[in-house]
Amino acid sequence: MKLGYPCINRSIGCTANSTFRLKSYSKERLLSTVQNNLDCLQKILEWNVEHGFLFFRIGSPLVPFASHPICKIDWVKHFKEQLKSVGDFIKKNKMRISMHPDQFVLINAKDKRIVENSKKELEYHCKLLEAMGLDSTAKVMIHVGGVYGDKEESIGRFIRSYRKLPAFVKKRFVIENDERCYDLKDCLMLSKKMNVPVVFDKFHHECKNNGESVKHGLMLAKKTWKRKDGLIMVHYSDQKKSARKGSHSEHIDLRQFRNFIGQTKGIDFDLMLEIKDKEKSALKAIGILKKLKYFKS
DNA sequence: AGTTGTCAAGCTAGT
DNA sequence: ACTAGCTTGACAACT
Repeated sequence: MKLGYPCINRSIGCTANSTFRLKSYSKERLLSTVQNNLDCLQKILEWNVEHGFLFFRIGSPLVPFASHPICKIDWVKHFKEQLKSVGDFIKKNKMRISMHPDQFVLINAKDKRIVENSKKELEYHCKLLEAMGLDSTAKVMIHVGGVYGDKEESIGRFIRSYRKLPAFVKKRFVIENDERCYDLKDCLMLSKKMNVPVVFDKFHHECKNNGESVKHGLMLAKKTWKRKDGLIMVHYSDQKKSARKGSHSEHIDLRQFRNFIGQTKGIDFDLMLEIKDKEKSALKAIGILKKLKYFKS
């Protein structure tokens, strides 16, 4: 198991998600922002290695406006050396990387422009991982998308749209069960038709399922990951107390975390802790896993 | 220096 | 009808 947290580390004093307003776009602004983001990403990765976190999600704004028509710069070429150097650090330390484009990426949208923008955004994410020299175990995950009042039709659009994606996107493309529209069962069905792996989100599964236990759900999803895809990625969070259903908890609940680890004993997976306080909870979780001999102390 | 409204992009369910 | 929630955080214009 590799353990990680998404996008942000608040103990370092820099962010790899720095961006700016579209209005203030300039070539110089873009280059200096990306430079800053890459420098900080390297620092976060170093901190992660020191603290035993070998799984990390890189935030989408690493290259702001990368998929927007305003961006004419060949950033892959411009940051070639540095991207490769970050990638080499990741490989040297046997780290696992994922990315998760945001809610605007909907390849099953009815509006063709939304699909086209989504495709561009997916291409940006994959180009970035490619430029770092990472293999097909570095994944880019999205939810299936909207229902638009007709789930069958929307699923059909999803499959047709996926088939048109370029190969370098397909090789990293992964779907994740969400808490409202497309649950594990839907994702497994799509996985069978499209031959894509399924991220198992434990919290979303608790919100919406078809009676499968967490352990059984995880094992079903695990089968969708082939050798080239690497170990299954699992997302972990809990329900925030006295908040509406689906909102992620602020801090990790150690009793529930121990319970989850107990339930899934004997199954190997890479675990992403989607807790709002990020590395703070991740440190608590790794403490528990060290005691249980999942990791060396 | 600290506070507050706003930001490229969309959808769903809860209130 | 409205808006929180989703990886919401971080920028930028205002006190």
